[in-house]
Amino acid sequence: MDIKKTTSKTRVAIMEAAGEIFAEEGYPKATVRDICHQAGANIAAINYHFGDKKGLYLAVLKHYQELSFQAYPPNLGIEKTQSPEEKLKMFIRSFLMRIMDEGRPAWFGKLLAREFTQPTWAFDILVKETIRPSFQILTSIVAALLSKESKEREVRLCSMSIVGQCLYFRHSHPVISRLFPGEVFGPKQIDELTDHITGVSLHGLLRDKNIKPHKVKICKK
Amino acid sequence: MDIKKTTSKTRVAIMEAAGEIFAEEGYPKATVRDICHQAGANIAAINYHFGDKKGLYLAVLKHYQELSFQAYPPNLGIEKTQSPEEKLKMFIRSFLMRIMDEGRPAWFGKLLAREFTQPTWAFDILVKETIRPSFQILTSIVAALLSKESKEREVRLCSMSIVGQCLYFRHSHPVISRLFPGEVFGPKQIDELTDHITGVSLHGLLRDKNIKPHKVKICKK
Amino acid sequence: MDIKKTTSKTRVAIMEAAGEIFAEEGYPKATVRDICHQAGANIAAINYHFGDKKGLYLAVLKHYQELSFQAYPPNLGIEKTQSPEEKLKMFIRSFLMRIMDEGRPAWFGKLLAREFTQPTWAFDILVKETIRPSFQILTSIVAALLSKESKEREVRLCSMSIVGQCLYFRHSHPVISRLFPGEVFGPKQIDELTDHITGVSLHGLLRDKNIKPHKVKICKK
Amino acid sequence: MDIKKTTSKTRVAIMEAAGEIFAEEGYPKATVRDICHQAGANIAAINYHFGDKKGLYLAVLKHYQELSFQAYPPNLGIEKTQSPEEKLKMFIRSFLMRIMDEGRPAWFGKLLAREFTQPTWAFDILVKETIRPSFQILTSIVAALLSKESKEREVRLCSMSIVGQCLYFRHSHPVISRLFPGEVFGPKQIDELTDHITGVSLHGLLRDKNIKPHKVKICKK
DNA sequence: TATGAATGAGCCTTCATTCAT
DNA sequence: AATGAATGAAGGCTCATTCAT
Repeated sequence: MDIKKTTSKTRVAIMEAAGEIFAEEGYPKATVRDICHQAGANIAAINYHFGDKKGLYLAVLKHYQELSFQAYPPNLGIEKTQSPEEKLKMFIRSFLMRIMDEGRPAWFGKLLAREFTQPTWAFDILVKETIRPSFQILTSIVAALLSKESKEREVRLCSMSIVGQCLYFRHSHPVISRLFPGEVFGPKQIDELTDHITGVSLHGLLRDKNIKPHKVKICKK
Repeated sequence: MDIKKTTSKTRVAIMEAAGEIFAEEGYPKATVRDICHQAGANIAAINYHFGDKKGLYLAVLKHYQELSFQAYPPNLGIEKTQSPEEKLKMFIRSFLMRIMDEGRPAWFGKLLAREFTQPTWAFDILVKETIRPSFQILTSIVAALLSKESKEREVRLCSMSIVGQCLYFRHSHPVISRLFPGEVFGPKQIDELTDHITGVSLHGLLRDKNIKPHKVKICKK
Repeated sequence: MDIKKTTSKTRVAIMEAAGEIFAEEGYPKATVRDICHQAGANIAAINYHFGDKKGLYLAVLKHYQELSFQAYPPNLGIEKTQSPEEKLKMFIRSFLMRIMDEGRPAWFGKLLAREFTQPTWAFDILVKETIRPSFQILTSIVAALLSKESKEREVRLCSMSIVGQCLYFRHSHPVISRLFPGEVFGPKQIDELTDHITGVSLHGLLRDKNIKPHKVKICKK
Repeated sequence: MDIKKTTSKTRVAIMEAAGEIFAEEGYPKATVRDICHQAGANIAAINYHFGDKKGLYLAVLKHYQELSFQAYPPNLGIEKTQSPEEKLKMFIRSFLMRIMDEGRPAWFGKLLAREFTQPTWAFDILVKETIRPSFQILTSIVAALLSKESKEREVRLCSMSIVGQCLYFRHSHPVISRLFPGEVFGPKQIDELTDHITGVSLHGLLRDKNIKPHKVKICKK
C-alpha cells in the first residue's frame, strides 16, 4: 500500500493531534479514534495517509525529530575553541530544552523521554538515529574533562549521572508537581537547572582529581 | 458485594502473580487474564477477592509496600551519630537496592519507579505514604550537608540531582541495555553505583563551599 | 489463552450456526457477527470458547469431520470379499452422500467441497486427514479394476475422472439449478447418480481392455 | 454520472489488471486498490470509467468473453460432416483449453470456472450468454451419440459426467497440487487429458448399448 | 480526463467485568 | 469459596465509494 507524503490539511492536522496525544498518552494508550477526532478527520484517513497506527507514529517521530534537532541541535553553539566545561554546559542546556520545552515542537522531547522508560518497537530506530549519537557527544565531552588515564567505565558512569539528572525533571514530572505544587519549568527554570546540573556535574566528576574546573558563565541573572 | 480479606490460597497466588506482572508490564498493559492464568486461578476470582483490577492493584501495592520497607528501610542503619556523608550513602544504597533488586519482594520497587513516570490513579496514595516521607529524609540529609544559609531551593535541586541519578538506572534500563549490551546490575554493580553516585553528589553539592566532605568508606573492599 | 472444550449451550449453538454459515458463505465471507447473532450469543463468546475465528472454523471442521465419517464412512460396507466393481460403487455412493446430503451433519461435505476450490489455511489439515486417505482408497480400488500392467498415471487419471463426476454435482449446483430449474438431489437422485457414475466409470475405465465389468446391482428401482 | 466507454490508456490498463486479479482472487477477494495499483491508476478511476466495482467486473466479463470465444470457439473446427465422436473430442479439447490455459486471454476461462462454484450477481448473465449455449452444444453431441430412444435425462447426466471430468482439473487444482506435487497442466497434459476424458466418456456413455464408438485420432502422435 | 483526499460502514479481536451456580 | 460462562464496550484495521478540483 502506498503511503502518501503530501501535506494535505488533514494529514497535517492528524500529525499535530497525534504528536500531542502520543506524547501525552504514550503509543499503546493513544487511540487512533481520539487522534482522528481531535484532528477533525475520519478514522480511515490514517490508513490513507500513514498506512496504520505504526506508520503514523513513525511519521510523527521522524518529522518532529528533524524539527527538534533544528531547534535544539545537540552541539548547539559548540565550537572547537571552547573549553570542555563550556561544551558540557551547552550540551546540558540543549538537552534540557529539548526534553522540557512545552512549546510546539516539544512533542518529540516528550515522546523521546517516554520511549526511554516504555520502549516500543520504534525504540531501536530512535537509539540508532538519535540517542546513541547524542550520547556519544556527551561521552567525548566527559572524556575530555576527566584525566586521560580514566577508564572507559568511569566516563560511562559520569555521563549517565549527567543524563540522569536531566531526565529526572522530565520523567518525574508527576512527582515534582505533587511534592512541590506550583513548580513550573519555564525558560527561566531551565536556565537555573542548566547551571545547577552543570555545577554539580563538573565538581562531581573531578572529585578526586586535583583539577579545578574552569569557570563557566552562568546562564542568566 | 464486599471484598474478602482472608488469606486463601487463591488470593495469595493471585497477589504473587499480580505483583510480578504489574511490575513487569505496568498497570495498564497487565491483563487480569494473564495474572489469573499465571496464578492458576479463575478470572472471576479477582472480582471475588479484590472487587476489580483496581482493587487488586491497590492490594498489591499496600502489601508489598510493607514488605519492601521491612527489607530496605529508607533509613536503614542510619544512626544519629553518623555523619551526614554516611547517612547520604546509606540512603542512596538503600534506594538503589529497593528499585534495582531483581529478587522476590522487589516488585514494589519496580512498581514504584514505574509510577514515577506513568502515574496511575494510585499515585497520590504512593506520594503520600511512601514518596514524600522518603524524599523528606533525603532532604534533611542534604540540608545537613549544605551550609546553613543555603536556600530551600538549593536543597531541593540537590536532592533531585541525587534521586535523578539513582532512578536513571531503573528508568533507562532499555537504553542502557542497547547502548551497552551485556551491562547488568547485580549486587556488585549496585555497590559500584552507590560509590559513584555518592561521590559525585557529595563533591557536586559542596562545589562552591570551602567544605571538604568527610571521607566515606567505599562499598567494595 | 485457554480454549474451553465444554459443551455449553452457547458453544453448541455457535457451532451449529457457524457450520451452517461457513458452509453457506465460506470462511472469508462469513462474519463472526452473523454467526453469533444467529446463535443468540455475544460476539465475545467466540473468543471465550474458540479463541478466534480460526479456532472456531477448526473446531467446526474437526467436529463435523467426525460426524460425517461416522455417518458415511468412506469404506462403508466394503468387505474384502467384494468385487472391485462393488467396492467402487460403494465408494461413489458414500462419497456422493457425504458431499450432497442436505441433512444436519451435511455442513462438513459442503465445507470440504468449498475447500477444494477455495482453500483456506485449514486446507492442508483437510488434505492430510481426510482427502488423501479417501483418495487412496479410491486409487486402490481403481488399480484393482485395471489390468496389472496399467501405469500409475492411468490409475490416477481414472480416479480423477470418478471424483470429478461426483464433485460436479456439488460444485456446480448453481449452474444446474439454473440450467434445469426444479432439479433436486434427494436420496433418490443420489441413488440414480450412483448408478450413473458407476456405470460410466466402469465401462470408461475398461475401455481398451477386453475385460467386461462384473454386473453390479443397481441401487433402487 | 454516466459511464464512459472510451478506450483510454488507463481504462485498458485497469481492465488488464482487473482481469488478472479477478481471475486469480475471485470477485469478492479482489480489491479495487490492488487492481488500480497494478494498473498504475488512481482508485477513483474505477468510478470514473466503470461506475463501481460491479461495473468493472461486468466490463471485464463482457470483454474477455468475446476474446475467449474468438480464441476457443466452443464448436472449434466442428464440421457437419464429422462423426459425433470427433465432435465430442473437439468440444472437450476446446473446453479444457478455455478453462486451463494459463496464457493471456485465459482470464475469462478462470473467471467462468470460478463463477461455477462461487456465483456472483453476474452469474445469471453468464448462464444466459455463455454457459447455456455451450452446454446445449454438448447436449446435442451426446444425444447424437446415444441411441435415439435414450431419454433426455440420460443425455443430461452423461453431459454432466463429461463436464464434471473437465472442470475437476480446474476446480480442484489446489487438491491436485498437494496430492501430486509437481503435476502441471501445460499444453501437453491438456492433450493427454483430452484423450483420456474422451475415451472414458465415449465408452462410458455407450456402456449398455451394443454400439462400439468409432475410432478417434488421439492427440499426441 | 483524471486524481488526491476523504468518508462511513463493517470486520476481527481484546478487555475488564458480571452473572448464575 | 470458587468457577464456568457470558457480556458490552472499545480498539485497530480494511474496504468500496465519493467529493472537489
